[in-house]
Amino acid sequence: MSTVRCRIAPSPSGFLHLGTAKMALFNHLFARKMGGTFILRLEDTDAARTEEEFVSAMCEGFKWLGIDWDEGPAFGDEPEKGDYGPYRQSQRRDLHVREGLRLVEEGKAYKCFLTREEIAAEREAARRENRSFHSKWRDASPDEVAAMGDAPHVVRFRVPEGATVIEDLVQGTVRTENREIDDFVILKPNGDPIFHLAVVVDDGMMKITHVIRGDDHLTNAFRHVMLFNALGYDLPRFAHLPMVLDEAGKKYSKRMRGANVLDWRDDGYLPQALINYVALLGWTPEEENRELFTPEELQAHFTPDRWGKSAARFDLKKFNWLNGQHIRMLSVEELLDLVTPILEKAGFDLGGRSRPWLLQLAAMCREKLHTLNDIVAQTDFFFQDITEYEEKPVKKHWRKDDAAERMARLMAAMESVNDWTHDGIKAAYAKLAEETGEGLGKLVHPTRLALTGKSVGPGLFELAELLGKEECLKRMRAGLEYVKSL
RNA sequence: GGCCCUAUCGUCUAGUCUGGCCUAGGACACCGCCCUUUCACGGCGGCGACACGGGUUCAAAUCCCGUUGGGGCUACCA
Repeated sequence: MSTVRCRIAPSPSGFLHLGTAKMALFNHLFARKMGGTFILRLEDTDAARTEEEFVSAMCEGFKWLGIDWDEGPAFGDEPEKGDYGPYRQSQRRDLHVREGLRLVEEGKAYKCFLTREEIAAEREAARRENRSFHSKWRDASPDEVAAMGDAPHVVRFRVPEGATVIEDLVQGTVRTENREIDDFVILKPNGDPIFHLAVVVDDGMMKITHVIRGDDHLTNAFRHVMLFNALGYDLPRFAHLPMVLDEAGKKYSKRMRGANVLDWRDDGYLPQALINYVALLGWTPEEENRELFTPEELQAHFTPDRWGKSAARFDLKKFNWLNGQHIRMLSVEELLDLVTPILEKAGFDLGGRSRPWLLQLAAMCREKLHTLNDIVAQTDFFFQDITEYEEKPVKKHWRKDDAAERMARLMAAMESVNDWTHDGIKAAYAKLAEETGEGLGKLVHPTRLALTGKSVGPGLFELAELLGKEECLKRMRAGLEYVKSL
């Protein structure tokens, strides 16, 4: 058996779409699992929509996700590689045209001189009579064709008699009567190839063995199979995967946030989490009840069967959870490196902070993050003064008759701490709790409010240690003043 | 309109091919309890689905037919 060759063939019209990323991932995983070759081909035939800027944006998307390819064009800052080039469809036009014309010579396609008006009329008639479109040029004699000379025309594929059957790896056996399919155009009046011809010529000449793509191409596959046969290429296996839907169950619109995979990077998600989540949207692991996979594990466990056939919605809640799981698998060092630019972007001055201090900061947040960006709300009080206190905890902890008194006691306890560490501070608080007979919570909450302005955040004692004794006392003093003013 | 694909908890899904082990399993979300200085994490429990209607069968989520919902294709787009 020949070794597996599969491909992703995106149209570089702006950025790497989430749906394209899913198809790329499944192709990539499949190729890796089967020890095959994964090919990247740019379908940039629509020259008007293709700009180099778009190409490199798309390349960035692939790289962020960690999807690498064995053969492909010069792409972003990647050089061209592979022996089946060129890998840009626009550079293969001569090949497409040559093969299209070959079909005409072999009688498998024909020149059609129908005018726009004639086409419209025939189309309407066909629809009315519930039959497929028919061009009178299909049966024209060589003399009739010759008589037309160079008059404007398209080249249509002569759809053969019979039926076409696809043994789809995902959808199973799919069949259609060929009479359902019109003689479709393969070469435009200006000589340009049409998509269907171009993909088949490219897939055929690149010796693609497995065409794994979105199920929006399922019915196109009938045309493709006929073209493969007419051109005499080896027929690849097909796998038409369901597409990714948004949370409303609609097609994931280009304009929606998240359509661009790099949106997720900007929103604080990890590429390995996105890969993991998207893989789960259409694939179930053999190992039941397992969902968490690193990219390496995914490759090891990926099974070419067990592909779902119905469309799946992108559920942000679940993705948030999964992203949190992946964040927890990061080392503190890795997390800090990822989070540093985010903190800087938030305007926090990290200049004076030591590496150990920052590592502690990252460590205390790791278990609490769903996205990397959550770090900002978790740690902002370290980098800026408290300008206001959350209303709810103020009401709960400070609008009490004994609040001021308690705050004063807490300050005194703090002041007495010599060993300003998590343990040292905690010990002082525990001691105070014991003396006054109050629960530790009664002491912790008002303190947290003074130090952070909020009711939620990292553990109080570790946070206090990082903040420093002096700063803590300063904030306690300010808190006490505030309590008195109530 | 025609053709093709699809349909299990709110969401992602296991189970469907090879009918009985399914009074339908897991995950996210939600609710409750526990752990706990808060949140989060973790543990325990709860809520919650075989789209509908006909068959076939001793027996159907599983097989067949129909209906309905969703998606796609039907271009001188890709």
